[in-house]
Amino acid sequence: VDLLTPDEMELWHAWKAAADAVLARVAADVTAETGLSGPDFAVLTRVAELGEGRLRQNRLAASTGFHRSRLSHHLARMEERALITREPADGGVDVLITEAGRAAVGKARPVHAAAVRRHLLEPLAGLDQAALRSALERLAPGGQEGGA
Amino acid sequence: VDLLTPDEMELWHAWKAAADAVLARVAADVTAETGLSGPDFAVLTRVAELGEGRLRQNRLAASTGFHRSRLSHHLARMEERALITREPADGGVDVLITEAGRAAVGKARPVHAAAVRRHLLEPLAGLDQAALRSALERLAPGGQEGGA
DNA sequence: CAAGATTGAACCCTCAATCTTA
DNA sequence: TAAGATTGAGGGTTCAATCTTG
Repeated sequence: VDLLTPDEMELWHAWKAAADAVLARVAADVTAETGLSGPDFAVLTRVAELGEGRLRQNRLAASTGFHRSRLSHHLARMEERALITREPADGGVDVLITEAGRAAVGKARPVHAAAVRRHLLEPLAGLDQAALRSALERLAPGGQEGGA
Repeated sequence: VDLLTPDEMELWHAWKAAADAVLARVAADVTAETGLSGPDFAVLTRVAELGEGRLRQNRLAASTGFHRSRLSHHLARMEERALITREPADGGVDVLITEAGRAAVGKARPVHAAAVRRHLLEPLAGLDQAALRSALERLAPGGQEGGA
């Protein structure tokens, strides 16, 4: 046939439900405690860690996996909220984290860690970690992406 | 500590990359061949299968896991494109699939099946299926959700 | 010219407030 | 009244077209 068997269908549904739920719960915990969205957190951690507070927009795009236009829109909204500022630089633009941005990401980090543990790591604690890692690697080769 | 260890961090990133990639690739394949978005496909399959072409909006919301307002907005867009129509019924609203809707979902089903096989099932083929299923169940208990 | 960045329009989702009607 | 549905506003994402500048 060219349709999914009931078993295949169930696995697909289970995967989709799990993927949606984990991502949504982690993001919701962080947002509830800090007001930062997933993308906000991804951007701020990169600027704080990779760049010590100042990071070329270009490098930020590569590290987050965001496309240029998405990042541009998002940084505009974050600048509105005074989480970052932008500054023209040689052959590009530098993104600078503000005091408010530092405070927010500092508060968010432990909340994010706890959320990842509760919603992902603990439920998977019983599994063979090596097998799990290699399975995930097969689904998304590479691995320089997301971070919300 | 209250932060993630490097190992935990890597597992989180691997999970997030895999979840994002699989969902995006399946949706992209269906969209490219049929013009249907993930939510479009979820709605049309439910109306066609659960309701034989007519389904109470209420039941549709429960089956897809969409909140009322999301479903209402989405059905409005789908009605614009003549994929469905809506009709007031006793204590609710019935959603009817149109000929165009039937044609689209008929074309989409095999494309969707092939995409799920290529992007999810084949990469996971080597794993212990029972362990996988129970792990996913632990991440998202329940299981009456999504379907894009 | 070409890489980096921005913009505007269109679509999608969420929240809170509102409308409708059994 | 309460359940079902709609609406409007606002954040988020994508695409294509446009700036900008080394």
